[in-house]
Amino acid sequence: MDKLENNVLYILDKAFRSYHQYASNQLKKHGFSITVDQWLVLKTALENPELSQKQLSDVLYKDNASITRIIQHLEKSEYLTTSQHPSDRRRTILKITDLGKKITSDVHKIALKNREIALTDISTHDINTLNSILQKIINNTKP
Amino acid sequence: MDKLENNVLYILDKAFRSYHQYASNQLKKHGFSITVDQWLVLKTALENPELSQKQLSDVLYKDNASITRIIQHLEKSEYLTTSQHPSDRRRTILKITDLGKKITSDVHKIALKNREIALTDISTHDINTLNSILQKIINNTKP
DNA sequence: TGTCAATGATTGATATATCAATTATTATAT
DNA sequence: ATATAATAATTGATATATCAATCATTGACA
Repeated sequence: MDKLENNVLYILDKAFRSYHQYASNQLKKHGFSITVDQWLVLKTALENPELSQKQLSDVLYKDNASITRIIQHLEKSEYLTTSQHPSDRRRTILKITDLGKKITSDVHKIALKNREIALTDISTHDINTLNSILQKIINNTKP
Repeated sequence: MDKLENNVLYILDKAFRSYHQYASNQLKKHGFSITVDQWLVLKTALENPELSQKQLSDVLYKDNASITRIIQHLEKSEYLTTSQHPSDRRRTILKITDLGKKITSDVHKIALKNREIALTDISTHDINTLNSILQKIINNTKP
């Protein structure tokens, strides 16, 4: 029976966990009280102000319920405010506060450094290859 | 400010989530009541019977606390039994039951199919490349 | 040999993931 | 115009992730 360690998807699992743990530790080490996932949602909402929570969950491959709770945390931390969509009252409009914009930008600097560390000794060509292979895996497995 | 979607580590995050969700759905669709993470721990323990829970957490990039609770679930499901290590009573010895071996093997068949789907249209050469790049990321970010 | 540090495992608190069920609202079809 | 279906978001239950604190045991060493 195939060993686990020969399965590239198991290596993908470990690479994700290793990077995620590293990024999380760096945030803590620099004194930020926001999680990696909260930051991802915040930054995505900032870059795409028109997205509904449902659409956020789709692009981030997160559950609706997770998005709801992450947004509740972000609101409690005063990184965003929520209001009702004028033409579709089922939807929520997210407005990132100045504080939210500031932490998004501050954390972005850490994220850049994290990426640099994580990609040490990996060529631009290999990064492009990695990118396109990962994209294929996403397409092959998405609902 | 760099867009998120241009960051390969964000693509890695999404690829992991997409595959994990796919694998999880396949397990459920086939009627298994074990989670992907429980199966990973069970299979790793079966392939490496000498590992302590601490070592399991290291090789799987999981938290000690997560391993403890996953093992509690596996024991409750009667997929393994625990006993004290004879020469170091701090350690726990995990013994996979016949039922545990059976489900490990049964789920392995699904895992093979999942891998085939996930890696559709990705060449062996690219898989090797992916493997070595991911390994570099792991080495670059591990504690 | 007795003290103290290091290690393996567990537990509590909080955040996230997943699924199912629910609520509120909007869209569709006669 | 009304009944029904579809959609956006929330909530509850359970599993996992993370950190800190704790307990029991072993190791190191003066």
